[in-house]
Order: sequence, then C-alpha cells, then structure tokens
Amino acid sequence: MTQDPLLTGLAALAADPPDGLLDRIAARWVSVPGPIGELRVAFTDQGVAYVHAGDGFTPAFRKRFARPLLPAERPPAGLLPALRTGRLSGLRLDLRGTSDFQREVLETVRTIPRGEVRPYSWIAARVGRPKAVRAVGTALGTNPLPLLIPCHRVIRSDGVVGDYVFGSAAKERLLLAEGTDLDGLRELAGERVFYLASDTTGVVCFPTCHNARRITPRHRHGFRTLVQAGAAGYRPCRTCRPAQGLVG
DNA sequence: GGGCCGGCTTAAT
DNA sequence: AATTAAGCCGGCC
Repeated sequence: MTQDPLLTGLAALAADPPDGLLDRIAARWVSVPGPIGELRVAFTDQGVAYVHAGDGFTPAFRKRFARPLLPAERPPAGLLPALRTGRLSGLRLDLRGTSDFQREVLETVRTIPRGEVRPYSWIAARVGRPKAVRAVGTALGTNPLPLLIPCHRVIRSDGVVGDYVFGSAAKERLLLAEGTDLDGLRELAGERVFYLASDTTGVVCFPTCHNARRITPRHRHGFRTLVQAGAAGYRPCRTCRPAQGLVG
C-alpha cells in the first residue's frame, strides 16, 4: 500500500471538511411567527436571505437561489425581535443575488420609519432614477426580505396603498398595526392633498412624516404638489425629504 | 376620474 | 447574445 502524499491529503479533505464549509454553501431555514402569520425564513452565514409566507417555500427558494437548503435548529439571533418590533438591531441581511438597482431601492426603503409611508416615485428619485418609478415596483415585487425590509411602507402617489407580495390587504393591516394614519391619508388624498406644510416653520412634509404630524391644525396647509408648496414659500423638510429631483 | 401610454429594469425566450 | 414582454407605477387625456 502506497503513501502518496497527494492521496492522503485528499483523503484528509474528504474525511474532514473544514468547519463551516457547509454553512457557506447551504442555506438554513426556520419557521417562525410573523405579523401576518407563520413565515419561513432562510438564512446563510452572511445573514437572512429570504422571507416567505404561505405555500411553496422550498420550490420558491430553490428556483431563486439554487442552493441547498437544510432545516436549522433555531432562528438566527435577532430575527424574532426584528419581526416583532421592526427594528433590525444588528440582524445581518444577505442581499447577494440582488442587482445594484434593487439593492439601492431596498436600502432606501429601509430608511422609511415605522408609522410612515413614501411614494414609489420618491424611492425612484432617491436612487437617482426619477423616471424608473415602475421599475421600483418591480424591484419591490421581488423583495427577498419583505417585513424585514419594509416595502409595505411604499405606497402609490395618489394615496392608494398599492400592491404587495403578500397582497394589498396584508399591506394595509401591517401599516395600521404600525400606527400609520391611513384614514387621515385617504381623507387628504380625497382633497388632492399630498403634502402638509407648517406656516410656523415654513417647511413642507409628506403627511406621515413625524414633523407633519406635529403641525397644529391652525398652522397646517395642504398642497397637491411640491411646486405649489414651493411657490407658497415652503421649503422641503430635511427629515422626510419630499423634494428629491427638485429644489433641495 | 378611469384609462392609456410612457419609461425603466429584469426575467424569460 | 439579442429581443420581448411583464411588472407592488405616474401622469396626462
């Protein structure tokens, strides 16, 4: 029997796969409770990669990620609190497999505070493609991490909540649960008001911006467009940044 | 005010 | 590899 160093080396490799190698190529999954029912969540050594509700989790994951999938003992640290509170606090997200455009869109969406909403057109402007409004919708339609990346906080500029991976009814429920004033928003939309301004601060906001919510009714002025608000002497809020392509 | 195009990214062919 | 059609939208008739 020979002692070819190459063969013994190979045998060692076969017998002793380096620790963590499996984790690098395979994804793990868990089933966890979420705000709209049971969720399947897949994660890698890089972070959470996929959130799925309803049937067809495994085929959907395989089609999308083409990677082995194994059950995990426990959810990654921070996942449950993130789903409960909406705060990721250190939870790693694995966004490999998304395009540059989609990643920019998703990163922008992450900045929308709980209880607030922004239009699709605002996202488009923020990522530097003001005309790619519909493409933003497409990008959100394939958001691999719904709930964790709050694409339910992106609504249509006419005030309608719009579509959602888990259905617009779920979108509405999520927003209400977060304390978003959808009724107020609809009422304003009915009057063609999409921006609120304060004549004490001289600032215009999106209606759900926390600054807008503090405006005393007597000092509040509604506008249909930013241009009109600008003409009336208001400058865009630095917190909710309604301006984008226009005056900064 | 409900449709109809326009514009943009991506998945599929 | 090039082309096409579809998709969580907007804004103008």
